[in-house]
Amino acid sequence: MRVLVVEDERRLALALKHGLTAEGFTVDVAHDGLSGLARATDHSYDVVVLDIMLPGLNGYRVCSRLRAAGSDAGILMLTAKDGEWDEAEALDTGADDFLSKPFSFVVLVARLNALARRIGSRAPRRTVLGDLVVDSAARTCTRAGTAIPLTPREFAVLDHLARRAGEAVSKREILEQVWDSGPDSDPNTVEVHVSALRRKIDTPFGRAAVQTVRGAGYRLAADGG
Amino acid sequence: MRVLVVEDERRLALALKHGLTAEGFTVDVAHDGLSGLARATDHSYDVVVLDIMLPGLNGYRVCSRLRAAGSDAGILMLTAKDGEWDEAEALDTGADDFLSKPFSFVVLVARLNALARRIGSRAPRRTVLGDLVVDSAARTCTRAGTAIPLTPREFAVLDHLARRAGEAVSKREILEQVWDSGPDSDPNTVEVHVSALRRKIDTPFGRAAVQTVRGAGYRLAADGG
DNA sequence: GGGCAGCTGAAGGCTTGCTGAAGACCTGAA
DNA sequence: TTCAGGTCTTCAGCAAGCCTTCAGCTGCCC
Repeated sequence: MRVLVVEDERRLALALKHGLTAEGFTVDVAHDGLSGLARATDHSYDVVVLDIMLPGLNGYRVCSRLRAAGSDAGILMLTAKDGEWDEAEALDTGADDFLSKPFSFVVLVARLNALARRIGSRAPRRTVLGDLVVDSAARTCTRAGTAIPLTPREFAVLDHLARRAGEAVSKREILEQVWDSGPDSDPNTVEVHVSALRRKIDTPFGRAAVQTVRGAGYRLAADGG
Repeated sequence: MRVLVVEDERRLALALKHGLTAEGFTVDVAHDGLSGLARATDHSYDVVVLDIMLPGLNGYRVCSRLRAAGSDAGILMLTAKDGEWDEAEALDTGADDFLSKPFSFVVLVARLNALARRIGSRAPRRTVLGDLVVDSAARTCTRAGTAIPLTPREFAVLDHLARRAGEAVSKREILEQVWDSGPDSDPNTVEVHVSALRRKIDTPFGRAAVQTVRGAGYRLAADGG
């Protein structure tokens, strides 16, 4: 498992490198935001451990730029203060987890392993369901070889359903994942987009890949409908 | 998602109950270690939020006894001090995550959701009972390969019985788990739905998977009937 | 036979989901 | 800046079908 540690405090960075290496991780180190970002985009890491207080480019920015660049590495932020602001903001910029300094090494390793497990189980970039193909990386969708143009929201909904093909996914979860919104948002928004999606990927082909699971949400048929 | 909060500080416990309920969780509360342990073993929760400083039986003990009892619920510990010892010990006794007091509500919700995701992915997804298959994730039910459409309530009842296949489950418990209701609700509601369930998964196949245990509730035959 | 526990058909009320339309919003070009 | 094109959200009406309640019934046990 490949880990990048971005931490300006040399002593701590070195200690982490040694400790994590001893735990079986493959560890690289960067000492400021810019070089950290460069390394993270050039190489592919499973997890990036990211200090927030960094010279040059702070942790939040590195994090959001990484996400903007399409990185799907797990990001664990190290927050110096333990105020609420830090943590909420870290999650907002796309971090997967965070840890307040000072932290114990045992805990860091536990979190890294948990994170790696989560990341590892992330769905592949291309999902094939019968003659329906959803390519998350290319952001394209084809049915029986025919390319189907989708709006950003439509694709995001389809993509999310495709990652969990065969499973029922609640509107609430779709709202959270696609809209990044709280539980008070209107589920009708999802319904409208699902409706539009069906009109494009199902109706013209006489199929029914997007199934309604009454009371539970929607399910994308594993065989494409 | 069902959450049990074990916290002796009444004011905090109440605030958590209200807040988490508003976030869409189903929340129960216990105020000391013993009753918390009892509730957690009697009912099945997705996540247990566990204070360490508890009267009667402290959080570590509740945690390790829960694990000893075979509980697979996610356990999030609330540590009062933010020393390393607490956290390492929490992880040792089988906790999945912890949070130092004082914590922000936003962060708690984020952690709970993260935990739920992790737990959800390790929970058994399908229950196979002879030729009867109940798939919780897909929310589908098949008998001898034939898909059987069920209404939300019917599925929820079946799912609950399936999770405890072979055991007698009381109507009261079904009411609590499926209907999320108090003990004053009408058990006849359960009877009506069980009746409908039998008509779909048993009668057409000449089977009797859903058995009546007079005076005690219902039992789903471990071999599918 | 009496009493109790459980079963089930029917029906009204109500929730849930779908969809067309309208206006807000965003983005890029002139 | 304004405009045009497209996208997103909100709203309201509608249809489907689910849930609960009730009442009468069966069958078990004493």
